[in-house]
Amino acid sequence: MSAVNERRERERAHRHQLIITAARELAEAEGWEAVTTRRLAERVEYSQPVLYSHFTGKDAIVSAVAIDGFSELAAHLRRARQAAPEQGQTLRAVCRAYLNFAVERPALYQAMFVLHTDLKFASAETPPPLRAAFDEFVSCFRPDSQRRELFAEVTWSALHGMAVLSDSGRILPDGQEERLDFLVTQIADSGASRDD
Amino acid sequence: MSAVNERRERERAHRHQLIITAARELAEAEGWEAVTTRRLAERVEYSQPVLYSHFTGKDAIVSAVAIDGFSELAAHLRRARQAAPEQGQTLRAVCRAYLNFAVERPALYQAMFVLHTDLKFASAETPPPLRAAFDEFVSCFRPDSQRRELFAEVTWSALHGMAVLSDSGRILPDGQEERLDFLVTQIADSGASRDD
DNA sequence: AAGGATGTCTAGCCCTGCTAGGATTCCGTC
DNA sequence: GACGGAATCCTAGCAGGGCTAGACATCCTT
Repeated sequence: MSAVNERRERERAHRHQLIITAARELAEAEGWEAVTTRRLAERVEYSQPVLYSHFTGKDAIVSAVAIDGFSELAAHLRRARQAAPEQGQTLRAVCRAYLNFAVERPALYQAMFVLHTDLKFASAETPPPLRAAFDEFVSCFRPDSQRRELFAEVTWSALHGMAVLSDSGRILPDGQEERLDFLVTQIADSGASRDD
Repeated sequence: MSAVNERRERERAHRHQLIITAARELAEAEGWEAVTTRRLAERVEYSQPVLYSHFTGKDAIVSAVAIDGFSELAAHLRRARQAAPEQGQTLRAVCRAYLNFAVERPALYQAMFVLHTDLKFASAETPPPLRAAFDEFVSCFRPDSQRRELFAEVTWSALHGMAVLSDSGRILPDGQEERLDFLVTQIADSGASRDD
């Protein structure tokens, strides 16, 4: 491959990421319903069909944003877990970090967990960042427990329910801290690694 | 008001309900993305603008379907609660009934909890059926506990998370029974009225 | 029977995601 | 340096979405 082609490849990859970040910024600024292919094309200063030379469709763009989000979420949770104040508080710290993430980046969270994407989750084709984020929950529980994954799934489900019901106004956002406290207390009773 | 007007009023109310059930049936048969105003109008054998003489827009139609769903859910949960096999198993019975409802009527469930509607939830304008469904969860906990509502919110959130993550393929549907079992066990530890 | 109000439909607006085909630009070769 | 070919990009347009204005018809009232 010639040097010219390599440059083109670089530019193409750069534009690829440009589209993703533009979609994300637009969504975070005005919500996903404002993210249309026309507005997105205008934003990256190309015509519409260019988008389709990078992605198979709009869903694929949302999926790309979501994957970026999974990486950030995994890092966010890991940071919270490692900075947990005392032993036995890691589960609470990770859960709180999760809810914070959902509140502070609602559009990103929607791309990851609400909007329709063509991502494979619990399978072999699961994107690594997605698995990494989930594993942060898993590692909050005793390593010797064979039901760690189950615990993590339920914890994650509860947090997701709280996040999405709160975001859509179906429960009041005020009580989140209390709900979090109750959830963690109940879950931790049998399962959390409070003694590692 | 003349008898003629009364007849018209009746016919109008009948057509109103006809639209709602048509929307619901279409959604349950082919999913909400197949429910367009054109197809809906064709289904009720009227032209499009007729829909807008009954509802302010498509969102309002979805909301109407959702309200019907809340009534059914409330009745469904009540039935499960009253038919609970033994004392102390009511919470488990109600939770299982909730998940069953979500699995068996996925389109209805989406209208109630996922799609955008203009319904007010935790407020004074909350539709009574909605409040009734929520109260079924509340009444699973000790009447003397002042945190019953909190318990109910967290339980509901967890179930909703499980339902929606499972429906969208983000967790495997197989483990639902195990997750339910774990959730109920943890929640019941402090809060469920196992001795009433 | 004429007038008026009510109800309904046809036609169309502007939006969406997406694509075909022509025009342009740029690279490698002679 | 000029040309042929290929890669790239844009203009224009399609089908279908939610929604609405205005014409048409229908029916009750006077």
